[in-house]
Amino acid sequence: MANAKNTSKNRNGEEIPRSVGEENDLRARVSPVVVRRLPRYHRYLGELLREGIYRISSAELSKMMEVNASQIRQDLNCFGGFGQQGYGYNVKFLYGKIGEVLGTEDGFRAVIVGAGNLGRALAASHMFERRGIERIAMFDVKSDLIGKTVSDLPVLCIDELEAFCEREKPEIAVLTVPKEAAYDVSVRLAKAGVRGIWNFANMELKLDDYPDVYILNVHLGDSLMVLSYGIRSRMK
Amino acid sequence: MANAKNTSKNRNGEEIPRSVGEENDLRARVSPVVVRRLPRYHRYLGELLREGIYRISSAELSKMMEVNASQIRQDLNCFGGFGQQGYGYNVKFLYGKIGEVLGTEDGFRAVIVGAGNLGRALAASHMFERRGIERIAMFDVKSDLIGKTVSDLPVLCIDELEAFCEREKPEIAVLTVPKEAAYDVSVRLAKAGVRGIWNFANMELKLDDYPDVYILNVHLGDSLMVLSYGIRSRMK
DNA sequence: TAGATTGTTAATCGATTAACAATC
DNA sequence: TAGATTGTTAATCGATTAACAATC
Repeated sequence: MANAKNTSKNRNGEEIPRSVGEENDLRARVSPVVVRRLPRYHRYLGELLREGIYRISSAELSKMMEVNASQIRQDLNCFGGFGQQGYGYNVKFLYGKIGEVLGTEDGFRAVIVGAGNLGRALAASHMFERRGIERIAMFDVKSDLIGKTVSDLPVLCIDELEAFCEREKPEIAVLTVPKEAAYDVSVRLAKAGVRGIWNFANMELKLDDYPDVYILNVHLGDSLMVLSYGIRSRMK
Repeated sequence: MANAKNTSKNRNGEEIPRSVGEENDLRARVSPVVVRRLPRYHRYLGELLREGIYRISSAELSKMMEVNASQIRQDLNCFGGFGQQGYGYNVKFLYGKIGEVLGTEDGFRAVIVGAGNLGRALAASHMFERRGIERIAMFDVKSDLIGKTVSDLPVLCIDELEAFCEREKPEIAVLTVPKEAAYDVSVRLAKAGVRGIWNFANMELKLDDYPDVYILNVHLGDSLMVLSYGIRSRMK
């Protein structure tokens, strides 16, 4: 079904062989704007699946998502031909493929560092498991939390962070500690071998010494400001 | 200081008069990508201010923020000439101006609907007051929460939503209710005159009947997927 | 004044959309 | 086969960056 040619065309239309593993190769730089759109496709496809819809065209999806059909076809094609001419896309297959691209099949495991309200809110959500990520523990400094179980997760003392990571090798750390602690904790996590940090502390985290650690800073405050601007711009 | 000419140039370089109020006019469509960058400028300027730095050039800011200096000048110039040739930008003035553009001076007031972990986490943060937004109440359905005070906010019964909004006229609603309730609650909020909804429910909220209500959907799950992709793409 | 740095135009780059041949 | 719809190229549009004249 997936139209996997082992050639591609260069500027002049001449067929050139694909370099080994280029198909599905993440190094073949997909533009970040496309990456940020993929989760949305994934969500909509999951929704369709739940509704028992197994086939969809870019035109139909375009209508649903209010996105240009050309863009959908371009985006999906970054990773290989997932559709079929004259038919459209197989929802189940496409859902699976996008999930693969996004890493839902990689069995990543996550720790949540900081068991405050936000950490607990994230721990309680089904966000992780729904995306193939396993939450394995929380960490905090507060002795009254340590030893408790929160949303099925043990809350461990932050002192155990290194030993735990050594043993369990989580790929993902969710950082919901106070701003002041964020940098130190992130360095400890990077040293302990974590591959990605999802940072909710209200600061721009950046680890120059650990270029292999992918950091995603979430700035909820920035989002609130965009909302505020949006209201203002509609008001007058 | 602010270079406020009352003309601008058209394509052919002829001077044309600015339409009344065009300067600082939000209708003069600023591109969304610029809007999304403004809060970051605001944060960095606030930081500089706290460090006692009162003057900065686009080149210095560029270095700090890892953003092209040309882009900074272009972005800031969307709203009027905030700098001064040969000098740079006055940090305090610029901070204030960007804040104004983003609505920090508008005295917006917010209610938080849903007093679960996420609602409480947001309520507890200083995010709102720091941006000139006043939190005034929380709402929930759970009778054991109603009547309590959470982070200085009264938790009211959702049944009182309409009466409360009628009386207090909050501009902003933060939606942290379960997915299933999100749509109904949002319609109630829109009917009750709220101007913007910050939606954390894991669904794409859209109110076709209330085009004046600005909706900002936050998809934390999408962000997690981008992290996962980022890890994957660095791993091999 | 001379030096610095903005505001702004022009050039480049990248992303979106349109169009259509390939093909199921 | 005829019809439908993708994959893909080309055209358009918008965003970023470079360059420099205006000006403080």
